[in-house]
Amino acid sequence: MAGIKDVAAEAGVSVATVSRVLNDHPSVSPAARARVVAAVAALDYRPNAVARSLRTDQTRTLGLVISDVLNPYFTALARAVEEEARALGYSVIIGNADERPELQDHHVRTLLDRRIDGLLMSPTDPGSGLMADAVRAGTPIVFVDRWVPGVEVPVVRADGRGAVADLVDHLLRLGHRRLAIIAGPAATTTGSERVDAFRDALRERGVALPDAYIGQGDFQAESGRRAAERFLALPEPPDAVFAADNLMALGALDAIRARGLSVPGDIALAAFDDIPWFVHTDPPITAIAQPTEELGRAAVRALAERIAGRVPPSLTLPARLVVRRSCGAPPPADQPHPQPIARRSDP
Amino acid sequence: MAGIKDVAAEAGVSVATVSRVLNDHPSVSPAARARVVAAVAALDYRPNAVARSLRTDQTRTLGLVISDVLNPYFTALARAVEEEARALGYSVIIGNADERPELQDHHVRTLLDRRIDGLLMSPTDPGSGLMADAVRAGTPIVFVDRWVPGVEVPVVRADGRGAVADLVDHLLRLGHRRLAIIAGPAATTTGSERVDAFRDALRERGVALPDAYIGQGDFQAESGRRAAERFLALPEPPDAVFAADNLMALGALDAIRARGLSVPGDIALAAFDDIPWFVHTDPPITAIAQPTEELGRAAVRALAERIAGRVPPSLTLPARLVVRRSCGAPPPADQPHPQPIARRSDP
DNA sequence: CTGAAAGCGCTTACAG
DNA sequence: CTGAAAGCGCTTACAG
Repeated sequence: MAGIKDVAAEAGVSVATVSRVLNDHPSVSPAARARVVAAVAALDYRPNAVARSLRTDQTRTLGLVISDVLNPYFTALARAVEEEARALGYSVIIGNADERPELQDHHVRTLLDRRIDGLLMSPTDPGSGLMADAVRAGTPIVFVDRWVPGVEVPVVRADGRGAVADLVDHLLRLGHRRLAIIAGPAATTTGSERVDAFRDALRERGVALPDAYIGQGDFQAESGRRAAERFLALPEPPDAVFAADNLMALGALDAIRARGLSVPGDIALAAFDDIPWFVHTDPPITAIAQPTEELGRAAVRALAERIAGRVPPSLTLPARLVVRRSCGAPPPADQPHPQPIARRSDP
Repeated sequence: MAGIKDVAAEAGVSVATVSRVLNDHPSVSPAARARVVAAVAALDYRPNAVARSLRTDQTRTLGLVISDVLNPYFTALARAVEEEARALGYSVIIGNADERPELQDHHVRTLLDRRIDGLLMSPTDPGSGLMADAVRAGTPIVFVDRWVPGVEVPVVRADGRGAVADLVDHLLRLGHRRLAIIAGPAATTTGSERVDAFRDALRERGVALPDAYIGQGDFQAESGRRAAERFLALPEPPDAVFAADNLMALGALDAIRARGLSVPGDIALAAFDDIPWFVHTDPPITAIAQPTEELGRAAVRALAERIAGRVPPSLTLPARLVVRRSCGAPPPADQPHPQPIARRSDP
């Protein structure tokens, strides 16, 4: 593979001059520039990004550590992140933590070793202190979606409190009274916040949330299934279940169906996170939709700010309730196709 | 951030010795090793992977270019790839081509510039010759799922011919006679192969496949919707539609529903690629399942072979038909939950 | 077993 | 405008 020396030789200039035209440095004569450009084309030369990074101390690379690539929410987030990053001239390396703290640590460490310019994290876990160390060492970091209390880093996330309250109203209006929730891991902010929001909304409306109606999940389908099975085995099972993410909703639906029960006839079901498939499940599932794409883009912009040495503020965008039929309501009359299906943001 | 020199100073040895213990070189005295280990811990030293890569000319990084991250099939593939790669000591950088040739080129160029050790591709497009150039230049490459004819590279993929024939039999047995297909882009191998397999299976069974029954899609939901709308507007619409991927099936389902028609009552629907949600759509969708995880792992192993200078053979694994209710058949009696839902492969 | 030194492929003051 | 040279943080023959 041709190196900068080959190009210099071919163009009859020094490597310094080649480097200057490569980096659009102004002080290069038109003649020299032309010869270099021709040599680059002739040799099909491509600068070695590794060498360049070592010299300039920047990799033009961002790290993104997400909790689960198989979750459509994170996949949509990752896509938006990559798009905005590309627009700003960055590549992004995704690390999939699979909701496993050790794997998360592995990825953070690897990313740091590779000297990424900045790190975007949706932490699975408060972690081993690795993140705190990185912050202290000056690595630009911003949290997206989930965050770690106590780690002083900007966070870009959705606020689901309003939407959760809307959901509770919706459920009560439809006559449900025994409302249960399948929570995410308490170690994650989204795990605890969603339960808190649900519990608070219930209390404000004079409804209790017994412990037996709080299922402990881990944001994976299998845990949703188990939690739902436990609910259904109760002497007095809930008449509505709210799953704190889409995968646990999938598992719950599976468990309910396996028991021969129907949604929403026997039990209502709703989920946090909206995904295209919810339009076509049986029945279509009422969900709380996050502004995922905006979150991803805003997080990248905030990280770019941090890299530039500025201190971007945290940002919270509202989530919203999308009513479908899984809680018993007829779909709103003005929505012939309840929700637009997966559409690209570009043509 | 501490460098190797700081460690050397702290341990009272040369950087060469530090490097040796870092790389587990045998000829280091136990005493020196101990001092270095202590210094590394004291300074919280982590070797700079960029510098190491420049020196050793290997990045221990694999590139993976997929066609669409929002497609659960590719997301599952990417996860398997990352897992196997990690087991072999590699990181993987994913590039999402979004089914756009220019984006695909952008990613392979970026990956090449970063001097990845090898490239795994599921090409969106035969491409601009970039891949052929890379092969000629000696970059280890292997194709997964899709490939480019004429580019001499090992390919790891699934063979759907048998499963497609099984599907056609299934459809005919249920009384469907006007079978249509929503194809992927003809520029992709999976786009053309699936139509060919379908057409051949029909011909062998004496059934014609009129041009009007071949919808042209692009593997995106929206194109599936449009193709289905066109089918339904035909004087004699098909009574069964086979979508060549899961996203187009989603779009088709949307279009059929919007028209007030029912599946399978009015029209049967099947898809290539099985995903967890198909169990819970209304109705559950009959699909052709690929051994996705095996494909991802096998592809990484093949790439590692190539990197090691060997020439791994291409590999083709069979896909299989998973019957559910979208074509009109009752679910097999021995399958209470038709398919296991999304389960992790690890505990 | 150990260290001094060269070198990976670039960029960038510095001098001219 | 241009080039010689230093240096980014490592690894690895080479000599001892």
